Amino acid sequence: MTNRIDIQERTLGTRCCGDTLLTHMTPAAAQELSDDFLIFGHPVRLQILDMLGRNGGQVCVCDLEAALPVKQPTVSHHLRLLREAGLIDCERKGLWAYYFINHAAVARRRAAIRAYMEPLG
Amino acid sequence: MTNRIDIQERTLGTRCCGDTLLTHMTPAAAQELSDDFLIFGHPVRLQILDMLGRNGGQVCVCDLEAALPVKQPTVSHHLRLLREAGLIDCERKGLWAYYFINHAAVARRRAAIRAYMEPLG
DNA sequence: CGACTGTATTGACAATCTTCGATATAATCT
DNA sequence: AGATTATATCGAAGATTGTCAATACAGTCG
Repeated sequence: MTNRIDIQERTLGTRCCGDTLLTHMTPAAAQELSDDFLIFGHPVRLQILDMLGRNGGQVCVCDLEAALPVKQPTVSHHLRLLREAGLIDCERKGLWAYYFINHAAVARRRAAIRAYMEPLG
Repeated sequence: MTNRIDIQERTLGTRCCGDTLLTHMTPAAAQELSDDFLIFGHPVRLQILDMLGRNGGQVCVCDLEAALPVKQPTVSHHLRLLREAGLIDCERKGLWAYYFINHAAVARRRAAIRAYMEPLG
C-alpha cells in the first residue's frame, strides 16, 4: 500500500495508483483463466460433471439425456465442449459411449481457480 | 458404485445407472452455481478484481481504464455486473468513484466453487 | 442384407453478451 | 454562470452461445 497519493490532495487528471500496482495480470493470462471459469459456466455442464463424478466411468449419453432438461444433440454438444477443454474423456464400447472425468485436468483447473480467488477473499 | 448393471450384459434400451445415482444436483442449484462461475468468466472482470485486490479500496474508474484494453463505458459496464453480483462495492468521493472488493461475498463464491470442484478432481 | 439403436454432426434460429460512440449526470474549478 | 472532468447510461451493432430438428454415422441384431 505504498506508491499512493492521498485522496484528499488529488488533483484532476492524475492517477491515484502507480502503474506497476495496477498491471499484475497480463491480458493473455486473464484470457486463459477466464476460459477455465467459462467451461463451468453452464448448468448442464455442471450437472454432467457432477453425474460423471458420482458414477466413475460408466455413464453413457442416453443416461445423461434422461436426467438432463435438454435433448440429445445438446447433451452431445456440451460433452464435446467438456472433452475439448480436456475435462472429460470417453471410451466407446459397442453402441455406447461411456464418459468419465479426467481428474488430473480438473485438479489443474481447480488449482488455477483457487490460486486466483484466494487472495481476493 | 452399487446399483450398477454390468456393461457386458447390457441390452438395448436399458440404462446402466439407477435414476437416483444420476440426479444429485437440481437444475436450480446448477443454475445458481453456474452464475457464480460466469461472473468470473471474462478477462476484463478478472483483471478488475485482481487490481482491486492489490490496491484495497482506492482504485477509481479512470485508473482501471488506463490499465485495461477496453474503453471507459465498457469498464463501467463490467463494474456494474460485478457490483450487481455483489462482488464489489464503491464509494464516491467528489468526482471519483472508488471501487473495492466485497471480501465476504468473494469468499462465499469461493467456498461454493470449491465445494463443487473438490469431489471432481 | 435391411431394420434398428446410440451417438455425433450439421445447419438454422433465438437469445445473450460484449463493445463503444453518443449522451447524460454530477461535481469541481475559474 | 460556463467550462471542464469523472463516471454512468443508452442504444445499436457485432460476436458468441445455446438449442434442437434433421441427418449422418457406426455398431448390433434378425
